[in-house]
Amino acid sequence: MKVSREQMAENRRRILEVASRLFRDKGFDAVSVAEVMKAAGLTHGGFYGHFNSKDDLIAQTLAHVLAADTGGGRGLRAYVDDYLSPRHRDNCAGGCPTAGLAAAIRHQTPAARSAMTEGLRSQIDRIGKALPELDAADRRRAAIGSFAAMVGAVILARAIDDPAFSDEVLEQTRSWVDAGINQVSAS
Amino acid sequence: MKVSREQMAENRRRILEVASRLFRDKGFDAVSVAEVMKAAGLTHGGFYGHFNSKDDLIAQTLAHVLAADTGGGRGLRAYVDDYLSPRHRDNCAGGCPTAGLAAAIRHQTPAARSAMTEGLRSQIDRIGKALPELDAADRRRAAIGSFAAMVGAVILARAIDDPAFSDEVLEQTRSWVDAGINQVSAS
DNA sequence: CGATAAATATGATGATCATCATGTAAATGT
DNA sequence: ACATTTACATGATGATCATCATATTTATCG
Repeated sequence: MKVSREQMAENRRRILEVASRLFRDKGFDAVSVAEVMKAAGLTHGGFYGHFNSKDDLIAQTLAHVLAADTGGGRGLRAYVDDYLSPRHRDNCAGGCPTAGLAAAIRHQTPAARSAMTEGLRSQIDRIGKALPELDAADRRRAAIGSFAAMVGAVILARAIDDPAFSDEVLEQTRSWVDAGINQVSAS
Repeated sequence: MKVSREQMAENRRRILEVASRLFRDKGFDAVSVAEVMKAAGLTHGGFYGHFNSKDDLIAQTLAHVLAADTGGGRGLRAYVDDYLSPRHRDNCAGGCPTAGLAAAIRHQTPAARSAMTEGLRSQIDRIGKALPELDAADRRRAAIGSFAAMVGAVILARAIDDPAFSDEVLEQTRSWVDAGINQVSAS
């Protein structure tokens, strides 16, 4: 059954939205095309009307989710605190796509890798812009170093099965990132 | 054809060795049981004589590879430099299993998660011991923060398809980690 | 309002893979 | 030496899944 032009556009949007959550939650391999379509309220048949392949879906999903602005604008401190919170650790599906998917990008197509690279570029730029008190070189270093630590900490915290240890990784990293940003800005 | 007791033990060792390289290189899902056995010079049939399941292989491989001592003993500075080198970034198969596999652990069995948790505990302890000039609290913070940054940076560098940007992530993180360790120790 | 095109549904198809069944030959213990 | 055990090989089996073929229904255009 054909649907209206706008209905189709909304279906496509919903597929990307649902896919981004499923991929972040379960990983690219563990999510089937049929599962994505079902979660979007459709059946698997219409999939290839929207995308050329599952790889195409992955690449477009990444471009879609990485285009969504992150940070919210409450300042760098709040962003870091949220990022390194147990809440974010426990919220893979709705959390940072870099923390959830960056490690899997290595096995994906060039289009997916390219989307991720551009997403990382803008994310690091955004963090840098939130450090206006530093000179350009320190700002770049702090942005990259902090983001690497944040992504690494969330990945480690999600891997650890001992809640106390997992919390500790988040909290110590938060403290470490704070100290690093303040110390550089004080020098 | 039956083989000697020691031959069998060596076969098992070789399976674990080969599996650890394949898993680090291609991820758990992308490596089949038959592929592991073939790489070990055997056929798929004997697999279930050694392991109960692929999940069992994954858990035992993790325990095996994480038990191997890391660092080499040339000091923390050299360890960090090697870890954040393009050489390590480009050597997934032989590189740090945490950088290669930690993000995938979330989707594995409890046994695998437990092995990874213990591996992370000892790795962080080892880094802490390499910072004897700090007091206990700073040592813990520096060990966790630095390791998170190192793991995150390698994961990001491996995801990025632009060599210059990828190199930059490694280099800036190296500088950031260095500064963090020195600054804390100077305070 | 009718003809056409198109979006989605239903239903294959072929590949990959984990796991199991069975055969075979060599090691081990007596 | 022989009997027996057993490690590994060869060869199914059943499930999952990406992708394709075809049918159906409805929007869209003239």
